[in-house]
Formats: sequence, C-alpha cells, structure tokens
Amino acid sequence: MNSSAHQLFRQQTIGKKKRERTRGALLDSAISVFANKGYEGTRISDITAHADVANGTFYNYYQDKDQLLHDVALGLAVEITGRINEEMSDVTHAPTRVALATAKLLRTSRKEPEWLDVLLQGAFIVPEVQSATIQYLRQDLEMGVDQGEFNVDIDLLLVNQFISLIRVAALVDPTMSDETIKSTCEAVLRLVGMSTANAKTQVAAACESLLEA
Amino acid sequence: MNSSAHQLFRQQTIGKKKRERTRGALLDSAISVFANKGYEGTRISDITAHADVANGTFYNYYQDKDQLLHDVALGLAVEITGRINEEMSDVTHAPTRVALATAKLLRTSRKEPEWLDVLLQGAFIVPEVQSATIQYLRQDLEMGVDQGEFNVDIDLLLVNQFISLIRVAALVDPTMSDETIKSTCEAVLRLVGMSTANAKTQVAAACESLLEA
DNA sequence: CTCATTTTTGACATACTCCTCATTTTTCTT
DNA sequence: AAGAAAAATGAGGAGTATGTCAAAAATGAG
Repeated sequence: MNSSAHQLFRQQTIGKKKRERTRGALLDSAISVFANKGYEGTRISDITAHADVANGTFYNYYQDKDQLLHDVALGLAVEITGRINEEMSDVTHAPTRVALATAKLLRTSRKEPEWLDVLLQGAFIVPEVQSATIQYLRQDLEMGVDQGEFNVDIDLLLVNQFISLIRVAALVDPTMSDETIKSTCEAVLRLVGMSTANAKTQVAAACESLLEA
Repeated sequence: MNSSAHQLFRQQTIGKKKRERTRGALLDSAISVFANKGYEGTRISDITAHADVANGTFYNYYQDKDQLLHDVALGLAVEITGRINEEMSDVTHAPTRVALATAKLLRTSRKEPEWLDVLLQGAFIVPEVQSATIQYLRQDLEMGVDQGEFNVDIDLLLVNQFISLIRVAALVDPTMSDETIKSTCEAVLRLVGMSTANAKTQVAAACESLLEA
C-alpha cells in the first residue's frame, strides 16, 4: 500500500523522531482512506494497511477513529486556510477576497481532491474543525458588510450556507472544472447579497489570473 | 420499541394484507432509525427491533439496507412533494412558488424532522430519489427565469446548491424556527439572482400566512 | 558500537453483524 | 372452524472489526 500522491504530514515530520514520522504516515493514510471510504465506512485496519504498519500500531497513537479525524481535519484546516490567507495578505477588497479564497480553495481541491473532502467531513463532525474553518470566512464576510458590498446578516446559518456551497461543488463536479469554480464563486457572492451581474464582474476580475473560461 | 410519532407508511397500509402492513412498519421504523443513527450507522437489527419484529423478518422484505433506503426515501419524496405541489396548484408567480415550497418543506421538517432528514440522506445516496426531488424544483426555477424574476443559469450545480441550503437549515437549527425558515427562503431567492431587498419582500408576501416574525 | 529505551508487531480473545433456514405461528379463504 | 398458504421466528454459522499485550525489532544517545 502507501500509494498516496500527497505527503502533507510526512513532509512535515521529515527529520523528526520515529514517533512523529509514523504519526505522519498514519495521518496521510487517513486522508486517503477517509476520502475514499468516508469516515463511517473506514476501518482502523484500512488505515494501518494503507500506512504499511501493523494493526496494533494505530493504538500507539490514537484511541479511536474520532481522534484521528480530529487531528487530520484540523491539520488540513490549518494548512489550507494558512496558505490561502498568506496569498491574499495584500487584498483588502472583501468581494475580491471572498471570490479569491473560494477559487483558491476549489483549485486546491482540483489538485488534491482528498484534502477538501476530508476537511469538510471533519468540519461537519468535529466542532473544533468547524470553528477553525469558519474563523477566516466570517472576518471577510463582515468586512464586506462594512464596505457596503455585501448586503446580508452574517450569522451561523449564513456561514454554513457558504460552506455548503463549497461542498456541493466538490460533490457535483469532482474534477472541479474552471466552470464549476466560477459558478460557485458567483453563487457565494449572490448568497451574500450581490447582484448576478456584479457577482460575475467581481469573479471575473478576481480570478482572471486563476481561471480560463 | 415502536414509539414513532409519525405513522406515514402504516397509515397507507391499514386494511391491506399482513404483508403490506409489516412492510409499512419496517418503513416507518426505518425513518426513525435512519434519522437518529444515520444510514451508515444503522444496523438491520436496529430497524427490526424498532418495528417489533424478529431479525429474520427483515429479509422477507428487503435484501439489504440500500433497498430499504430507496423505498423509504422515495416514498417520502412522493408524499412530501405531492402535498406541497397540491397546496400550490394555484400559484403561478415563480418567486412565490419557490419561497412557499421552501417554507412549506421546512415547516414539514419542524413537525416531522425525521422526514426531511431521511429524504435528504436518500437524495444524496439514491439517484432515483435525487431525480424525484429535483424534478419539481427545476420546473419552478425555469419558470422564474422565463418570468424575468430569476437571473441565473439553471443547471445541476444550481439545483444542488438549492438543496444544500435546505439541508443546512435542518443541520444548523433542528428546531427549525420561523427565523431559520425565513432566512433560508431569502437565501435561496438570492441564490437564484434576486436582490436582498426583493428577496425579503417576496418571502414576506409569500409566507405571511405561514410564519410570524 | 553498545544497549537501554522506544516502537512495532501480529496472533488472539472478544464482540458484532449479517444472513439463512427449519420450525412455529398466524392469516384468511372457503 | 378447518387447514392450506403465508408470514414470522430466532438460534446459529460465517465473516469481520476491535483492542490487547507479551515478545521482537528498531532506534538513537553516548
């Protein structure tokens, strides 16, 4: 086994002690297995097999699947939101930030479909992951209201509606075409109260370097 | 066991032969158990226990959980969309239809939270249930575009975005308050390209008899 | 290189869950 | 109410997952 394309957590643990390296292997394997079998459908033995370790090894690191999902999803949340925010540090226009963040997130999902899949599974199961995911989004949404660009009440429902639009994109089009990304960006801007025309314009401007179509 | 509040399928099978009555009991129990444990988390024995029948009885009716989910979710889809459409047969204004249908669906979910839960689980797992669910929705959306009220491309992505907003409402607020219903109705109208103000107006008009707030 | 410490191993006991089927019980037609 | 047909029963075999632990192997500090 052990045929993952990605190596997120193993990268992070190169050079560290054996304990951390094995943990990294388990985490990377968890991404692949959770993404392909779903959290519920995953057996501990699926993960250890994928990581090329013995069954009992799992229990040296985690007491159960829940703890593993927690670590995996939180790690992904930190990694992904960190990257995206870094790349947008100089963008202050809220609609541009929201469109860009959405497009970048979905582009990540094109390259590493498993990451977004597992992140979202975690966000719906582990409260701490949900908080981590919501945090940045909420800031940008409030910024948009302050700038007079978004016209909507920001509450937990809205934030979850936003996230669910991301999720649907991954579900309907796993290949994550530019078309799907663009449509989704426009949809989230409409959701926060921008007109169809305005949303189109903003997305085109914000994503011109990212997308074709 | 057998403590369901609802009795959808048992109602439908009163007076029929034993075979149909037992099937009705299994279907009703499936609603409760799927809703409370989730489809994946449900054991055949959970359903037979809830229905007060022996373990083996299940296999006189279904080969596996999938077939049961298919029947349950499709039955719910027919029942729910049928009721709602009937109640709206005289409404021809698309935004009103969409707002009303959404509000009515969510009100159903307040009274019978398990119904919507299981219907949506089915819609994401059983293609046939998805088709049945989408069918009416798509008509109303296209009507709205023709009437010049909705300003958006109608495609599979949009329809799924719509459904996911319904789903989020049930997830974020299981009690399904009037506030949640109203917010969700407004959100779906914004999603299809109406302005925030226009969406508010349409929802207020369409739902004045249904909701307070 | 040595060797105390850390980590891995995998067989196994325990516990489920699925599904079957010979037998018993119920249904309902006449 | 008889009795053939239909339905329900539930013990049990087959298969699978979990979590443990004593023994083996690998690690890495000195």
